[in-house]
Amino acid sequence: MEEKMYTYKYPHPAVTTDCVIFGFDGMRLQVLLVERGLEPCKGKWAFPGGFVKIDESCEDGALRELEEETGLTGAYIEQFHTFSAPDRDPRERVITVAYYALVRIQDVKAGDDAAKAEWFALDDVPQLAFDHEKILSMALKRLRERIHFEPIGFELLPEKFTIRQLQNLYEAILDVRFDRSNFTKKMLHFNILTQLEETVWPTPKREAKLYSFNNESYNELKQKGFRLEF
Amino acid sequence: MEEKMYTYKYPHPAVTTDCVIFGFDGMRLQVLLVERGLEPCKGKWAFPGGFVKIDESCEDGALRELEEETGLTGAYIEQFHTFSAPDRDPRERVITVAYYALVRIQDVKAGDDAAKAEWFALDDVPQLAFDHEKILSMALKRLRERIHFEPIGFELLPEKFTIRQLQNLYEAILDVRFDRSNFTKKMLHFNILTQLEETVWPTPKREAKLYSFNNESYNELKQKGFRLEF
DNA sequence: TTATCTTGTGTGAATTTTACACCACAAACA
DNA sequence: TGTTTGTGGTGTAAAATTCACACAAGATAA
Repeated sequence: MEEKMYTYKYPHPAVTTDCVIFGFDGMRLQVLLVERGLEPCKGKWAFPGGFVKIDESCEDGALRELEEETGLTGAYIEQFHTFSAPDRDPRERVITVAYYALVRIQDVKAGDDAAKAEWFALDDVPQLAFDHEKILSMALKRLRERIHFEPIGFELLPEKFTIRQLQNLYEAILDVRFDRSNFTKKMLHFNILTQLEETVWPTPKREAKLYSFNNESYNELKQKGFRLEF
Repeated sequence: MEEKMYTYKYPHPAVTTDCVIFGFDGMRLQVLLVERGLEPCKGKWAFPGGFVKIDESCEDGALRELEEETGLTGAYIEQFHTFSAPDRDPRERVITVAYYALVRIQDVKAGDDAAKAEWFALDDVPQLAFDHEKILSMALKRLRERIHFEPIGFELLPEKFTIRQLQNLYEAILDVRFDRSNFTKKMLHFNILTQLEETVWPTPKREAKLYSFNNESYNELKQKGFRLEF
């Protein structure tokens, strides 16, 4: 490591990004955590993250961290809050710009990274490092708000999915229960799903129709000033 | 100015806050801008803002800037986005955490600050400095989203207001038109307004009932898992 | 076969939204 | 003084949507 130093007239905080990576296993919403190998908070779990390079935007930094951790490029991420309590990191003043990512669990390559990474269902999240509990709860809050206006849920499902899976996802995110029939009608009414062929997916009691998200139809609707309102 | 310098092993960006201050004049949504007296972007208008001190949170910094500019303490502010393009400030790498504030125009003391400050209606906003156009459009987007879930509009109105003023405000923020009768019914149905006595307010054609926002009722409703859905 | 679980579809009642209509009142005007 | 005009308050009926079920069919397991 070179010994070059950077000097400023006024104190500057360090800036990091942290990325709450959401996945969906078919029934429950999950987050990807890494176990900290160094002090402080050694042994506790935390969201992947790291310092923002001086010539990259925070978004690029978050995407870089996401790729390092999951192998995914160009995933869906969204900035949701910046955490800046002066004492949130004991080492030095660190401000973190937090993003959440929506990924398909099955696309994430197993943790061949040095750091031990693991998926946790929301109910089973262990104690987290720093202020990451606060980060998680804010991420959830924002995800729940956002899903009312944009069809972000599809980022979490495989290309082809059944209406039931979609309903499970909405129920998991919003922590509510919908009537099966009414959910189907409402969803199909938006006309943003393309019906495909059929197959027996997760619990093969009876064949279920498969659908895919129709981005073109959605953009048309959005053009006309449309609101999802789920 | 002392000659003390601060050194770090890695380059650190500077961190500022910018505050989009919204007000409402009874008909149109306004923003408070200050004219830049120094290069870069000298002569252009910008949102009030400044560097975050090393021992204060960004929110505290934004509140401090807000008070310096308007004299208001403890106003309603909300963080909405952090802007971090590497070249957004030509001087050095500056990351800005942006807030919007909702204030009552009539409570803002005239610009006795050194900087020239002025209210602009949204349609009349001049060319802005740096990436502040982007900041404004993001602020608006977020304000419009937020107003569907929380009764933030009341922060912009005087203590006592008529239903019509409230409707004007919603129409100004969302840029839509509501039916007068239906708007009234819907609003009263939420039971978060307290009816007061009467008076002739802005255009005294006929006496209009005055209302105030009832925070207690609102908190009760929120407790029961209620959604505003406007 | 029968019981059970699941998907797909239908239906009617309850509720909400929407688009108007009507009247009252006060100021402006001829 | 009588008429017009703009605003506030209330009512109402049709349309649309939500909500709570019902029921049939396919598939599996005992």
